[in-house]
Amino acid sequence: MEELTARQREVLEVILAGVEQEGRFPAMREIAGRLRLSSPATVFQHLEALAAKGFLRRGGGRWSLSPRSRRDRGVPIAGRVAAGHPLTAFEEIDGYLTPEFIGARRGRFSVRVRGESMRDEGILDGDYVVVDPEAEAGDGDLVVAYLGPDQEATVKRLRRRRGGLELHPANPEYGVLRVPRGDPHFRVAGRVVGLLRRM
Amino acid sequence: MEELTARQREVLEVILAGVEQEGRFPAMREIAGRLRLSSPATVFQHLEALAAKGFLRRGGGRWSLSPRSRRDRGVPIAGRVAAGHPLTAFEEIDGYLTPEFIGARRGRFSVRVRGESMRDEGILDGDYVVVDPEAEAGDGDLVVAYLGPDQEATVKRLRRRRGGLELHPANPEYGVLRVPRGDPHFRVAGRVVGLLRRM
DNA sequence: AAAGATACCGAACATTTGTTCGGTAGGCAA
DNA sequence: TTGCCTACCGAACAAATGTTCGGTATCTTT
Repeated sequence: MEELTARQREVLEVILAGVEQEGRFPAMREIAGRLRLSSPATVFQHLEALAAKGFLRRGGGRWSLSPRSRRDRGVPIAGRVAAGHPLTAFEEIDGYLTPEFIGARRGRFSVRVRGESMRDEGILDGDYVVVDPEAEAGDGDLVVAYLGPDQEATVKRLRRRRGGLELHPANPEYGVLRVPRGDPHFRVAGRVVGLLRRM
Repeated sequence: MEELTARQREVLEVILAGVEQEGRFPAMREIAGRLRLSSPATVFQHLEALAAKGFLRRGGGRWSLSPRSRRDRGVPIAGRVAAGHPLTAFEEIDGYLTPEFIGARRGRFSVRVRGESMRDEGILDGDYVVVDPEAEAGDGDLVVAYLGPDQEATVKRLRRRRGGLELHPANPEYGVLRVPRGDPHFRVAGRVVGLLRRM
């Protein structure tokens, strides 16, 4: 399909930023302001061009994004970074950091890790772990479990033992938690399938 | 924070559907139509309630989503997970894990970590780190650097020292790398702003 | 040199928008 | 019973919106 001009891409960029950050389609005079244009008519022409090329849709005096202008590619993952500037060629890209790559699926959720009990497995205080509640949690799996009457969430490694379960930390300063079979306050939320950290 | 009534949630649902599928904030009469309401004034009241509870924002006669109501196909972050099934209501969600959450933006990229040299800071072999090439890398910052004639990428902590720079690992089994001032093969790719691990 | 895009302007206009007002009705707690 | 909250209505209005029109300037292509 047809390509966009540099200016048209700028206009689309402003629109996408508005939708992604504010959750609304910017008004023409708003777009004009951002691009230092003084007439909404100029923006109107750009929108018409973008619609003609399939990036926007028009319906009853209102504009909306078409599926093709939605960007879900995320950030490129550098495969082999050779000399010079990285990421100038497609061959050097292994993929993209997308929500799917992070582990976004229906039914999953995430919990913020508290404490240093899993430090030796590289899970630190403040990290976010992605939990799959539908994944079968077997012996040796990393899980999020709810403990005690307060249903406090904790991340530990699960061990199946005679008479019940054990939750193993990865830090010698913490002890193993033993859960007797049939403990009404114990519940495994799911298996940990990913981890995110902001720095 | 305050809870939503059943009807208010329905209104928010219609708005979110509009933003996600069409990329625009639905007009009040549009929302009214979807919910079989005959007056925009009714919708207006709902929007005011949603704004008062922090789910929407109002600015100069226009409505937009607030960060807390955004769900852009990421992983929901469980705020307080009580007994029963988690994450059935908006109130229990603190936000969403997205690529942006760990710093993924335009101009940034990510690199897969090789080796165990940063193990004691919770960065393991196979992790992905997000790199900001434009961020100033100062003393003590975690950086990705390219070393030697092969321009091998490495993650280390940067230290400015007399006569040059040092790259410090976080693992006693590895040694400090000293980079003389003016080394033609040395280049800092950027500062590490986030981390992702798949398990 | 002419033709055709692209990019922009300012003014004007009809429509749509958000917003206000007064009023009805049901549920629930004091 | 009296309040208070939520939910809804229809009419009306000022403001913001999309849109049209005529016109200029700068490119590149024919």
